[in-house]
Amino acid sequence: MRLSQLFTKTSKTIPAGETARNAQLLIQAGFIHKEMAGVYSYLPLGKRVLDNIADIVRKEIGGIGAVEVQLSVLQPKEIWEKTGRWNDEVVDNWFKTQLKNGTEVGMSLTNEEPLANTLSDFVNSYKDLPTYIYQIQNKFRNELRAKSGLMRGREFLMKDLYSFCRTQAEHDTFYERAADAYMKIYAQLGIGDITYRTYASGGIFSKFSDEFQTLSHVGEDTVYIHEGRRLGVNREVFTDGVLAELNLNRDELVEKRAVEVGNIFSLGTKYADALDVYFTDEEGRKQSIVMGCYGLGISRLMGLLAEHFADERGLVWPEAVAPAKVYLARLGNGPDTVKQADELYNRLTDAGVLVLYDDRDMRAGEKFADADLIGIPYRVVISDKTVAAGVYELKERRQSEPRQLGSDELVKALGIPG
RNA sequence: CGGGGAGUGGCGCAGUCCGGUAGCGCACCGCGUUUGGGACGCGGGGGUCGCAGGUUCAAAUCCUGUCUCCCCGACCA
Repeated sequence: MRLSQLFTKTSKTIPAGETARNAQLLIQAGFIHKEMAGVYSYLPLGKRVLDNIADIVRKEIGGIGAVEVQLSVLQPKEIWEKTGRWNDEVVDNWFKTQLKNGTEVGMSLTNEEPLANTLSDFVNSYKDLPTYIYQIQNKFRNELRAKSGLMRGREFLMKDLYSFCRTQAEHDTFYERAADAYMKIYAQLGIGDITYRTYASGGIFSKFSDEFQTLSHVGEDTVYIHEGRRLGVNREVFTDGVLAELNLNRDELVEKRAVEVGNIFSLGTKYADALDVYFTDEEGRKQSIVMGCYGLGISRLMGLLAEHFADERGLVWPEAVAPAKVYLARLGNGPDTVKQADELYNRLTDAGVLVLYDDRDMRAGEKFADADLIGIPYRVVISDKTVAAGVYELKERRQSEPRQLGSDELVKALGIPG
């Protein structure tokens, strides 16, 4: 992507009306635009980060046998009435609206009911199960108070996975595989070492649910971490009884603030039963389906990563999610300089490397400041000086001093084949 | 929803207490000089001061209502 063709700009000033560091940085660097409290649009750079996170999620969730769908955002109230969740006193953060004829509809905040209902068209036999279905979809929750930038929005991007199993044992096996996949995802995002599987309240279906909590000073949750066992206990279930049950000693736990980056639940048979979705077993008997649901906030993760991977000059994206791998800054307009910069841009692009090519007619300081703010992992400078000296200049975002490299060394340093 | 703070060119702010018809920095446009860490000079364009009422000869400024944003708390399938 050539920056001369990118409509967004960075700003020298931190936006007023945002105190959350993630929102300040992402707005200042032009990744997102605030539409209203808790609602953000994703601009070209932000969209890339979001897609990169989503792709990592797709790979891991697909890897445990789930298939992707795209469910509707508008949902009929009848389905939700079957499980009692249309009632505002049961679920108080619905966005509801009406069709022209007065029919009420809700906007997707989760999808157990519509997906189970959809499945009833296809699942009849034990041979049809188990099945695992997920999607990456915007969710709408009418939060009383949105806050902390991308961390708690009213519209946000979430991966939601649902499992449909024949027995509790079959469910339990998949549940653990899902938990493992979650930890793989966090590891690839660079937060594996500060993310803990955490016991949390399970609702009415099971004693506990499992949250995935990433330690952060901006976290909304208080958790108690056992480093040796790599697990946490959410304050909401932090009682002597629970500790005894989990064989945990208060003295070994450390209180921390954390961000909930995932939450997985065992749902039992309640939803499928309520929606009249059953299967016939080997003996010809009607059986209930055991469900599980598995949420993971994509946009919240983007906010968390922005918050966590940043310094005083701006964002410092992990390579796995960065909007580009290389920031190519061209300094000067000498014909040889332009030619060499264009050539490197094309070569990297052809090799499948995403490059932000700063081909704008601006001063070096501005380009360097933008490169730092946007937080691309590698910065390559091509200037009249480097061309004359026959070298390329490479600097990693995390480092302060650049290196002078020859063409082959540069390609090697960037990990490009050939 | 309770408490606190804030809405003034695209962005960040001053002006409000003490009413007199809006200013600064950045950004933007033109010319010139610059050119490796956010350059400089000169000249420009752009704002019914969130909105609606009210008081007054006169309102960004005073009064009332209302909307929005931020923070703390509560809440959070």
